[in-house]
Amino acid sequence: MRIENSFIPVRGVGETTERRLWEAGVTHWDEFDGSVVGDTTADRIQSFIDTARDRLADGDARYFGEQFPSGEQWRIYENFRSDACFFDIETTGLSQERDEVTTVSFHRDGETTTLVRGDDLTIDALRAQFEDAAMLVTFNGKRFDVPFLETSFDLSLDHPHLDLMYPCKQLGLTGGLKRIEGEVGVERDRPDITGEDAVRLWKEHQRGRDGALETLISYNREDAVNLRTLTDTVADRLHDDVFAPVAER
DNA sequence: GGCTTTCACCATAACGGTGT
DNA sequence: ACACCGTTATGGTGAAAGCC
Repeated sequence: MRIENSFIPVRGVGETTERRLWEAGVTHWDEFDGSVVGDTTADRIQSFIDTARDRLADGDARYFGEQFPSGEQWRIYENFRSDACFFDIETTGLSQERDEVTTVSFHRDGETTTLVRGDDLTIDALRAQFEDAAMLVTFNGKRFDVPFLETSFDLSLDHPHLDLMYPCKQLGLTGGLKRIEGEVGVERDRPDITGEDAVRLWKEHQRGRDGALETLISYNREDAVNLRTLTDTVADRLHDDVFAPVAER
């Protein structure tokens, strides 16, 4: 499912009308000819398509982030996947006020980077990572990772943000990232390590234990990398649920 | 044009669920 | 235990579409 299959951002078009369009064979902007809906809605659809074509040609992810309701942000993914920034943070605890960010891992177009507190985890390094990202992808990042980073650093993240927790719930996948990975068959090197262990590993590293930091980093990287695999799975499944049954014969 | 049905959308409230 | 976004449920409102 790509952005060009979508009509849901148009005022007056909801789930039902979009489905009617798809069923009539209008599964792509190119197929729209003003039929199926009434005059008013047809005009609105046409003007949306005109603008959206330009925005898409410009690679304007932010525009589409605003156009799609939060529950439909996953539809943006296919178009912007190569500039999607998957990321995950580790901290010394759950409190944004008392605790600190220890590591941040980014996965972007197949490349993974980890920033470490006391070394290269700086506001400039963070800005550089987020600067040209089309969209953010996290798990529960709307309530944890993003606000935590914004509180800890002088940073404001207003990218389109796909928080996988909600689409996962929609698909009946719950119980946290690790559990969901297990359910959909994503492999992990160290399935025994949890977020709590990340806290412990950082403390051990500070006390000078050999290898603690390496373990923490590899755990953090795996979180970020696995987000990409999970996103592909989730996007496929939602496509199969929402679009495929209607649009394909 | 007048009428009816369908649909989108808004407001509100209660609840579920996950991060380290 | 905490914070809190998004979903769900509910009810109401008004616009659009299609029929005659």
